[in-house]
Amino acid sequence: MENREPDRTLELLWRRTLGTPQGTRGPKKRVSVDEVIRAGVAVADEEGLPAFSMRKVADRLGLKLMSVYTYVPGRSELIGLMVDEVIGEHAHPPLDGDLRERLTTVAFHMWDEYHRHPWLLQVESSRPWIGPHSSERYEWQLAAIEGAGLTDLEMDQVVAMLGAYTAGSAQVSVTARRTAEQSGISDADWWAVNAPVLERVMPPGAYPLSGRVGTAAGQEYNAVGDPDRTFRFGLERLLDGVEALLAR
Amino acid sequence: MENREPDRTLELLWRRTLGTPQGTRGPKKRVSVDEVIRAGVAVADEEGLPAFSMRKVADRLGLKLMSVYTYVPGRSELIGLMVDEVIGEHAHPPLDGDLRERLTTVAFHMWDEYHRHPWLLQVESSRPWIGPHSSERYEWQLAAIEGAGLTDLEMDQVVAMLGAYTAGSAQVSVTARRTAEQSGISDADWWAVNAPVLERVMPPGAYPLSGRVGTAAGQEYNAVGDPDRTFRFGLERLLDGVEALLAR
DNA sequence: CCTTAACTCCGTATGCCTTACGGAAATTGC
DNA sequence: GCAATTTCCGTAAGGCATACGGAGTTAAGG
Repeated sequence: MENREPDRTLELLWRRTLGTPQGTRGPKKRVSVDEVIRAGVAVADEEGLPAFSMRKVADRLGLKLMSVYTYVPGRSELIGLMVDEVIGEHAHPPLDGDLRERLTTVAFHMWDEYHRHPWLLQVESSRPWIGPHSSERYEWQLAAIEGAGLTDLEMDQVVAMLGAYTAGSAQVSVTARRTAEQSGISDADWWAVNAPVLERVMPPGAYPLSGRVGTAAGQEYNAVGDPDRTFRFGLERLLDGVEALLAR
Repeated sequence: MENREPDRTLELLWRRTLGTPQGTRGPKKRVSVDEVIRAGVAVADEEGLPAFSMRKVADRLGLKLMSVYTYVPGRSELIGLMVDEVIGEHAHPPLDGDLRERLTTVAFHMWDEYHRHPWLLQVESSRPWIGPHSSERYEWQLAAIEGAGLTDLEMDQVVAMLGAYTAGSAQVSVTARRTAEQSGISDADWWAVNAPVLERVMPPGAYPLSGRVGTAAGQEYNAVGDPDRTFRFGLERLLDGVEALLAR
């Protein structure tokens, strides 16, 4: 939450471009910063951010708890490093085709990323760290929309809109997936338990539209929802809106 | 995280419509479930969800820690009750005007709600509780779009899109506000500290578009960003997209 | 070669957190 | 007046981040 030792953390973030001038005294390091970060990513991938702890990172590295603090200033800084790490994990795909295709590429790249690393959605950095990969991400997003005839301000706003929509949609999708996996209770089971109580509790006819639409959606999806399909639908509408802006 | 005692929690959620048949033996309750929930909301409003603890709720009520557990099953269930509470806090505004105005009303209602209770964005309910106010919310959202000529499925998808975009945008806005308030470090201060390091660290000319667009946006906003304005911009695009769907 | 500075590793302690368990005391139904 | 029920809460177990300081390791500098 706090931003402790900003200089040191920035140096860690940019350790690749910055030639890290190391004092070489003292015992050899048993691991590297990269290994610490990768171990952190592994823990977060497997257990999510709430269960992510410095002890688990240490265990995975064969270190004792407090040794981890010689590599990174603390938990929240390590998470910041993990974020930039996974943003750089997959190269940004080339931006081909027209504007619509390019923005679709951008949106799905982030969509997939959120599904590979759902804990990204749980990170609440008070002040997000500026790392090499997050910088490159923004540049790439702008490149997708450069030359379409928008002002610089509009370009920034379109990128923000796409990011907000994708994150909000991924939140729903990822939560649904996590629930299905970890609780071991399927949608059907859950409804079987809750429906009797809800029928007893809901005033009959109180929610007519919800009943009609919920039934239609449920039949079409064969489930309570279909986050992927819903994301695609909204993305098409959103891109229609961007094209309307260009046609003005 | 877990959904303990689903029946009991559902009964608590629907306590208003359900006449709670109470056994009256034993010592008098010193507070009510509503007071517990309101105390929880107050704590979360002031300190955010990570700092939200059962002990602070107890202190605020003049109870000792463990007594709170006689009112609600546990922390996560209390948070579920708090969510439905704040959704019902302000009546849903009437839906006047054309489709565009009605959807704008819906979006801004949720936008304001997220700013009143930023912790809503930090809630990660594995399986969201179905309460009276969240049920009414969905019904109201559907009413905003009913009669526009969309299929039931499309209605559900438009509501989902609006919710995802609003939540994603509010996440940015609320994070920016929290950072400014709690860290005591302004945008300007933060840049003053970080700019030297970043200049040393970023390959010059590596991010040409980011530089150009970031400068333009910074001058226009007089800040790093203007979440409110960005939200409005994206909302207009999104609504253009919905109207394009209707005109098909 | 030897001193010493710098560095890693980590034990310990502090102070948070949730929640299981069980006891004491209060209140009412019978 | 007795028993069933319920509230309040003390205690303890098991988790967490991290401040602090000590022990031992390595290389630089004299």
